[in-house]
Amino acid sequence: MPIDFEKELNPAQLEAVRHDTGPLLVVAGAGSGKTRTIVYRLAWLVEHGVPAEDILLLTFTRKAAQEMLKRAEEILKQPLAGASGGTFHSFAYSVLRRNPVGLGMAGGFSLLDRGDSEDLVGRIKTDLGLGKGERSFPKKSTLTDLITKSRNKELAIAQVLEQEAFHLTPFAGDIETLAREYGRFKKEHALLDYDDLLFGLEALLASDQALRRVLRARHGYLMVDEYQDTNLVQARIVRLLAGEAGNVMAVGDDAQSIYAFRGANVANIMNFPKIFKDARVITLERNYRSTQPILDVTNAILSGARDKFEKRLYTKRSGGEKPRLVTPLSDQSQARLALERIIELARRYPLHEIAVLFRAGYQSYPLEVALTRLGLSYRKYGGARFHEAAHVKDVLAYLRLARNPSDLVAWQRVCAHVKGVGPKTTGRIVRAVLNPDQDYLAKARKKHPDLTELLAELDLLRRTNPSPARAVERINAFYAPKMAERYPDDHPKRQAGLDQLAQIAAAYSDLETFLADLCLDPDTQAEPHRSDCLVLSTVHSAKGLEWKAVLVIDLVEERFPSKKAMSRDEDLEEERRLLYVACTRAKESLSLFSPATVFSRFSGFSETVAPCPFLLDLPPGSVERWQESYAGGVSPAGGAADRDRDPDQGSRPGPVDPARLGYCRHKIFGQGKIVAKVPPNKFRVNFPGFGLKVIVGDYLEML
DNA sequence: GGAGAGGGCGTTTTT
DNA sequence: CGCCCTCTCC
Repeated sequence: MPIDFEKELNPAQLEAVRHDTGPLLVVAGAGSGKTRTIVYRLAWLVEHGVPAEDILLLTFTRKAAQEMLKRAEEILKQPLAGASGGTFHSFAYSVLRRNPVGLGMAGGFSLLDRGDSEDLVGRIKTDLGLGKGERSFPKKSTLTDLITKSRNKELAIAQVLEQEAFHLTPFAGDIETLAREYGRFKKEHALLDYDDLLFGLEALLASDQALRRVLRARHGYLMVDEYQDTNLVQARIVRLLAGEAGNVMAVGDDAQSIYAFRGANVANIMNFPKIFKDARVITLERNYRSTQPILDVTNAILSGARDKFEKRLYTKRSGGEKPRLVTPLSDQSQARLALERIIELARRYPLHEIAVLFRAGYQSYPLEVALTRLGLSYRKYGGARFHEAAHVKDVLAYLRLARNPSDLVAWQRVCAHVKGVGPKTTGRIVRAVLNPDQDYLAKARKKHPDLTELLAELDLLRRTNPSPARAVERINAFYAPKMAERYPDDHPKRQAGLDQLAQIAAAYSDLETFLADLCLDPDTQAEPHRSDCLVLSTVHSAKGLEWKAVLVIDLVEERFPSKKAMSRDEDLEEERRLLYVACTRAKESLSLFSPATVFSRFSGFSETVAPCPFLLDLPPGSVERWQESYAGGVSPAGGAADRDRDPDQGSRPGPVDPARLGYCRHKIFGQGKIVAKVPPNKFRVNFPGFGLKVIVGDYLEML
């Protein structure tokens, strides 16, 4: 039975899905059925005779690509064998791995994740003697940040400093030297960081005409999701892959651009029609996800934006509860109130339809403690990653050396566990290993007995070439005593992590893919998939997802927006879009938490904080305001305090149970929610867009 | 050149 | 608190 595209899609979606060939840009507002459009487009192509293997779908996470391909298979009721999907980085990796010669790394290469890059930058910084005795010289994480920013934005270090860290401009020369040395070092030791994958692919495509032809023929139908978050080199890669024919469909939403910090350039989506001549542009504005009260709030957040966006989402999902804005007394009580709200919501929704979102990974800790105490299971996305834990990285370093003997970053890690050997000696050992100098090695082995054991272990690994699972097991056994010594307090817990690593490895047949996946796929996580549990996530990791109920916590200055974004206008605007992304994840219920005080670990005290500035843009009636009183309960703002001061409740609007009073309609203000009864005959009503009004009951139609 | 002790200091987001 | 840099002693 053929798919009834007309029935399943609205006219704009249908137009995008039925698009023939040539460039197409779909500007898709939040919740406008973007994923659906891509999925049906995949199905349409296959149903109209396009071989699945001609399709390449580039998305922001690998999970997103897999999900879309899977859904297309479901509606097609046939496997989409051969279609490729993944991130720019994973695609780049797979091309480069098959063409290492063009890269100048014929012997293979290792990937550096963020932590590896930082380690290397730190190493070079020390070796060059930069910042010695200079207190204000940036540390390795800042340096790595600046270097990758300069590459992603394609600006000189000095320019990046001028724009984002003016106080560091005196060090521009030193940082440039460092960046150059970092680049040289990676080349010499066959190491690629995230940026190298993209630039390497671009260089390869640009220089190798034959390869370009092969790839264009292989991936005749190119689709790129989240186009607003591509950077300059990614846009050029798209152009190189799409070629003259420009058979590419780009999908994105300028209002959801939240990766400028990593070089994403909104101009890419704006310029798409210029780069690809005669591109068709289709805009999806009808929202299918959220109820109108939620959209009222998200539109309000966006309406305060410095650069106004022309889209305005609308929905036919009328009704629904008004979003709540809760003001807990502190971040500690925020955890408690959020938990109470979650429990309340859990009566209406399955747990996996509820998500708590936040700006940074650490912000969920108090809530995690509370959840654990209650025995409520949750899954956390974003923040510290499993494979970034030191002990996991240690084990992976041994494996990396089995593939790439010149991987000095890995050598540094493994040698750190050889007693008496530090950075300098490691360097000498590695040189002796690569340009065999058995005399030196013999001397070193005599001096450091652990070294013999290490080299033997690595040799064994190289010689026997075991399966990833077997290799992890072997290394675990080798590493376990070192770990116990280094982490006396919690090594059992770490051991459990390594056992999980072995589990993950079991799914792979070759070591190289296993290592690359850990680096390239944030979802290669250890946690067994639990089906019904609450979701905790950073807003960035929540991109593209949706839940029935969403809670956003820590909506206060210096947390959301983050402290670092408070000083620059551009950064602040990105935080606004970030809040927009957070709120547009909600389908039916949205709760915003803005604690009055937060605990500062630095001072050891709770400090008063200002609410997130974007909340000030909300029209008074668009949210239901709840405040925690000193007595501990929450009640509609104003209510509890008034009552406590004035025992004579009859003459003023007391706190009421909003559910009991319900909704009403007014001729001019439209539908509103009754917040309080004002005796003798008036009501206090929240009208979306108009705010709080006191109206005589005769003028209201009760709903 | 390495290991371990002591003081200063600052919390983003991700491939 | 935890990282990172510096200082001291082996």
